[in-house]
Amino acid sequence: MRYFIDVIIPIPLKKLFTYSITASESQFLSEGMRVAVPFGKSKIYTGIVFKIHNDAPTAYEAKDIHQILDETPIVNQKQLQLWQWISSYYMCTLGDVMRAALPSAFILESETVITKNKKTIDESVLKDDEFLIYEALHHQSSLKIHDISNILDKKNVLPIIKRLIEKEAITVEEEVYEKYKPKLVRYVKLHANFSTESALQKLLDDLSRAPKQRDVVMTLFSVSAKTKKPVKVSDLSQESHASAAIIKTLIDKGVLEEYYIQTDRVQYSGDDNEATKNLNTYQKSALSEIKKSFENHAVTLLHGVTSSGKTEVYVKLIEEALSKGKQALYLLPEIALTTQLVTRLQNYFGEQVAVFHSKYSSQERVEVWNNVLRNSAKAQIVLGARSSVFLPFDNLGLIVVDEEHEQSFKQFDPAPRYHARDTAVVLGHMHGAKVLLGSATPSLESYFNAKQNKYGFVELMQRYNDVLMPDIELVDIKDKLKKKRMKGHFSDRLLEEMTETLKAGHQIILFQNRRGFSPIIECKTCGHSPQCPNCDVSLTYHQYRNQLRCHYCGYHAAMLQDCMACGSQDLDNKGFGTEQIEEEVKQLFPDNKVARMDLDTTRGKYGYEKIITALEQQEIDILVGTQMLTKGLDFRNVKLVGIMNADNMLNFPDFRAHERSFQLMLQVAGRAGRTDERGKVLIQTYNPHHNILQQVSTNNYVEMFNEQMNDRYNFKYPPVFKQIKITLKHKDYNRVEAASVWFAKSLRQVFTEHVLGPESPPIARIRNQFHKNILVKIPKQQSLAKTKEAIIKINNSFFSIKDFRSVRVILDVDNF
DNA sequence: AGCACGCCGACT
DNA sequence: GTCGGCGTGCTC
Repeated sequence: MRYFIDVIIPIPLKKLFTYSITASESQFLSEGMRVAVPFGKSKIYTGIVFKIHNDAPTAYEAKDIHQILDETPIVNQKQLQLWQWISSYYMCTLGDVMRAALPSAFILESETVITKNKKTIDESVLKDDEFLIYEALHHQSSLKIHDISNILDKKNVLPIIKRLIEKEAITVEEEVYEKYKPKLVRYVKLHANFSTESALQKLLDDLSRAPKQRDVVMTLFSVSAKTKKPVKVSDLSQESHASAAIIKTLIDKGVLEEYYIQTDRVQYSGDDNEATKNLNTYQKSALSEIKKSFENHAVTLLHGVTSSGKTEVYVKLIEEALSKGKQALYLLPEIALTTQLVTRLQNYFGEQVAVFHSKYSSQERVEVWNNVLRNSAKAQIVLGARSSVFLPFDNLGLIVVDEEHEQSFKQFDPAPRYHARDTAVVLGHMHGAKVLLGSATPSLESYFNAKQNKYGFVELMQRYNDVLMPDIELVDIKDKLKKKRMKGHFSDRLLEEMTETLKAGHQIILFQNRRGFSPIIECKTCGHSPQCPNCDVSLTYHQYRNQLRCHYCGYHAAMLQDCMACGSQDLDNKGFGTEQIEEEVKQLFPDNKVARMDLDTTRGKYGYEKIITALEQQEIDILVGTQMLTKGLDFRNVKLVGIMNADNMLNFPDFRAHERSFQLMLQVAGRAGRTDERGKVLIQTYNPHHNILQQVSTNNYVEMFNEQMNDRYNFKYPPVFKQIKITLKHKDYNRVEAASVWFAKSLRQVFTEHVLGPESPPIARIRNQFHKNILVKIPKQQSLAKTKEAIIKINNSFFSIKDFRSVRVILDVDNF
């Protein structure tokens, strides 16, 4: 009997690859272990064993594996199941999922190492650059491909290496390196020779003429007596003020003995755990409602206003899951994953909290992975961003998805283009775990699911300590402009409130959403911006054709000379960003400290933290920022929030622009007045009668929901319809054009009117690649699986056309 | 995705 | 005449 394994390779290829293994290897291997396998002519890749079987492939001879990399699986069965779900739902390969799921330190790749041949050769047969390399190998025993391209200052060095091999000057080998290196910490203890009282006495006598060394030994005693733990070299050195040299001397003398202990890079070093807080009446009833809801809904949506203390409710649920011996996953958007929150959870749960972050190094991630895999006490609760759904949980009892509406849960760029919230729901199902989605401004999808009774639903509408919701006032800047009451981008109302707030010693946040790529035409007189007749989105101005276009349906019209609404010729397409606001504030309030928080100012590792701390310490009076401000910050002293211009988000060309604006504005508003005093929010707009703004000012989620859902029905957008976006990319415009027309035509034969496009996105060319988008809308009753099958079939025929082969096709399921 | 093989333009 | 461009095809 022969044995084979099917292996997932981390490259975007549909197929699994079959390798031959020996009988004893088959005994040792199990699914989820890593193997190093030869792939292609020379490469060695890391693969995950997907299946072990005895069916010899017929069309080819399976290669042998290179090496087994694990003793036990690093990926469990539930994960493999989840990977399969992701790959089929999001239409990507298992290799794509593997790449995203595993910390990169787990994925080893071979590197070609070049060494000189032992026998000397006739150097005169070598050409210049060949000689250069041969020469370099005299000084260095081995070279990597990378080194060689550095030496020669060329990128394509493979032909030269090939010639050198032919001339028998060098040999090449593929080497695989383990990327993960356990962190070893150096400890010292007294050598066993001095364990007896007399030997020790003698030692101390001997050392009397070396006071520094004697001191070190004495310190070692006192430290180890105090902590009753092994003593780190670094601690000893610090405590005794002795240099590394002195300790080394003692080690060399055989007085001390050094040893190493493997340590985690990420460690919690807090004090004893705090008891979790008692909930107030509202939180208590929300908690019991959630528990009741979990009885018949595995997924429940918690709609809790900002500052209602949702986190405390989560904490209770987590506590309960842990007490049942289960793991808990707390998912939240990257930017909301603040030190504040981590500390808060660690105060309750201490070491049991593990954090999983994209900012973590690959090594740190491996450690969290291993802790979860071993179900270690250190990782009973994982607090993490979207990629933490990939951790090797075996025993999940609860998943919390906080800020459930956040767009950043969806991965857009490399495949798998998954949504962590939706993936979490599937993951929860696999574990029989309960899933709680929480938000102050739920996404329409989740709220819709709750209304359809697909999810359970619980509300928490009272703010903590009964603080009132902030008072939201709309300021009509069109009117202010007319009456000449604007100073730059500031209305007199905003300036008034700012002056007053500063006088009272409170802080101010100014919000300016700088998002948006193509400028939108906005009439300076009436604030009107042209809308697409087919979709509820604003038209975007495209300078290169002097056209107004709709990103979604392809509608376009010539650029207007004057405003459609009021006839004014004063059309403006200039946006304004945070820097400009910052400048203006500095001029208007020269005596106050102004800071800016956006992508540019939070670049460094602690850039974000620095600004937050400064604000907390009240070193900043006025903070200007982008949507970064909205996330989970809890500033006691911020009393005024100013939204500089609500219109640019409302006019964002996206079917969700209104929903997002609502969410964003309420989230920012939530930053105001989180303690006893009522906060104030001023929203500047050209269009104060806009329904969304009215709904924001009255905090009326339900009305917003109903109205937006109406649009979604009418225009066939999610959550009423599902959608798949197909993007085609190529450097040759005419080729994508032709390819996309062909693709859309084929799609239309199956899906008729539910195909939109092809359409050039607002940014038609990115990195020299022209893009074309096609949107397939899928009615609820249409089978998603069949739809995907049809798309895959069309995609396959597409690639059999040789003109289209070089066109990249990206499938994005639920591209929102 | 990489990487090799193979066939046409701009340099020694 | 070669170097190197990228089209095409394959990877167990």
